[in-house]
Amino acid sequence: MRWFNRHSSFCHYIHTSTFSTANLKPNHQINTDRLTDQTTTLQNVVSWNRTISKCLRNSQIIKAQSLFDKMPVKDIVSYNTILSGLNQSKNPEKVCQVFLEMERAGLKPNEYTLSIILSAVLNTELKVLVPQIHARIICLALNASVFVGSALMKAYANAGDGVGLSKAFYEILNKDVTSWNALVSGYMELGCMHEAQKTFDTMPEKDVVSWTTLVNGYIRNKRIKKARSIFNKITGKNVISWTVMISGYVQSERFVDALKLFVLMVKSDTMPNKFTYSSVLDACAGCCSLLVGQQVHSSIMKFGIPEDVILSTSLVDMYAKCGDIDAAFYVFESMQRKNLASWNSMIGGYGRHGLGKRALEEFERMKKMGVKPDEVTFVNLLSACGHGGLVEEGEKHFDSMETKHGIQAEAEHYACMVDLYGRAGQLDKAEKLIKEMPFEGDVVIWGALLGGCGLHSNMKLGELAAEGISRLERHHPAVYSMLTKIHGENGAWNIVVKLRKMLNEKRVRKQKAGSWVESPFLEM
DNA sequence: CTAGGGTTAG
Repeated sequence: MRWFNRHSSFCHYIHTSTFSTANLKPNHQINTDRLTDQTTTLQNVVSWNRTISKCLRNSQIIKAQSLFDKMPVKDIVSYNTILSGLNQSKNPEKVCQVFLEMERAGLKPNEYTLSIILSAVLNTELKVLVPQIHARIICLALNASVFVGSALMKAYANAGDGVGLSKAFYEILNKDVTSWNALVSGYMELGCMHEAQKTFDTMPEKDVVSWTTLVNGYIRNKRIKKARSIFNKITGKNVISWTVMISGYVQSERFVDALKLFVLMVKSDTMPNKFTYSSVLDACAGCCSLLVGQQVHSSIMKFGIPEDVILSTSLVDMYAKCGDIDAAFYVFESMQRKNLASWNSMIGGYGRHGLGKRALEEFERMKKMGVKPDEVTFVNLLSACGHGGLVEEGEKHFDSMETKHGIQAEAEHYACMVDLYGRAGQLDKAEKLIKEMPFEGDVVIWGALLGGCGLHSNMKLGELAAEGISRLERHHPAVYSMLTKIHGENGAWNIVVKLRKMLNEKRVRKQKAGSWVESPFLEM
């Protein structure tokens, strides 16, 4: 019976489509038309897509988006292209929104789509969705893909899920060196150095990225010496390997080591890039080496490194921290594009130089340009007021933080205000502020109070501040030297002798201080 | 025409 039916319908099919001379001509005609129609639409979509991705390459995201909205027909590549653009301009909410629009339009996501989605949820609250995205990936049978797999691994590592990380790895069908590197990197991000090292040792093949990943992992886990010893073993070091190690030294505040390594890098004929230069300038700023900073600046100009916001901000910061505020301002003014960090750096620089009024002027100019201040801006601004003796201005801006700008005052801001009152000799106001704080005082806040007491030889509050610090951190060097100073000035010599004795017994060392005069000199 | 691993600033 079944055979018969099938046969009969087959006959019917043959009869109507193939053997009916009457229907052949018009059918054929219509099919060709539809085919031509589809071909032109397809070509159209591809050319639209090409135009949109060209816009994105020139970072014209607005233009790309309006083109995307105008498209008569969108395919999966159109969506992937715009999703990738939105992802690059750090707009994860919009990525998810467009992704849902795509789903509603009935288009099925592919490997590209999911790689982008996974990259978008990194470092956002949306990363809790990673296991759900993983489930979706499995339903679409994309979990065996090397691309989706490594994107998934990175997402799991970012979400702090080690089990998810290894699961995603083992689901990849043909693991390549990139997949293995993602595993090493993921374990390192989770702080599992042993697992990472074991993975590295058992990898079927290693490239320079594998080595750099390992070095970077040890740096992230504060094992700088271990990182250096592995770095030394890399045979084909490239710019990134060098930069990772240099920036590692900067992160652990070993600025001179960073500069020495930079010299070795230049000697090894590896061309630094903007990442390298940023790190090196940070090292110069860290050890107040204006001379090396100037040399690095010249080198950036000489090699024609393209204009970059982060690089220029590093320059501004380097000059400001090395004492050349005019050069800092010159670089700052020459910047084509400035962002919040650039403004913060300039305002901080003026503050450090005691130019409170200039800091306030820049703050006003920044707001006029439409740049919204953040918590860092206020730390710099309040400390500028403190260093410039602008008590009333400081108070005004401290109060405006929450009311005008919706920024909650944190410990650092309170520390700035305590410092401001302390310097101005208004220690009663400083004490009052500490008592009114919505949280417990930290070392910085008590330290600021202690500094003010030292400046104005206030024994009673100074003891209170010293107690505050000692509760949190025993034998802090600043406490001893400051108390010694205060009591000395008040003529309480018996206490001074006692403190000096304690200082020696506990082997408390005075803190190191930097100077613009004795900055390190490096032969290039 | 679109996607995966290692690098920068306040």
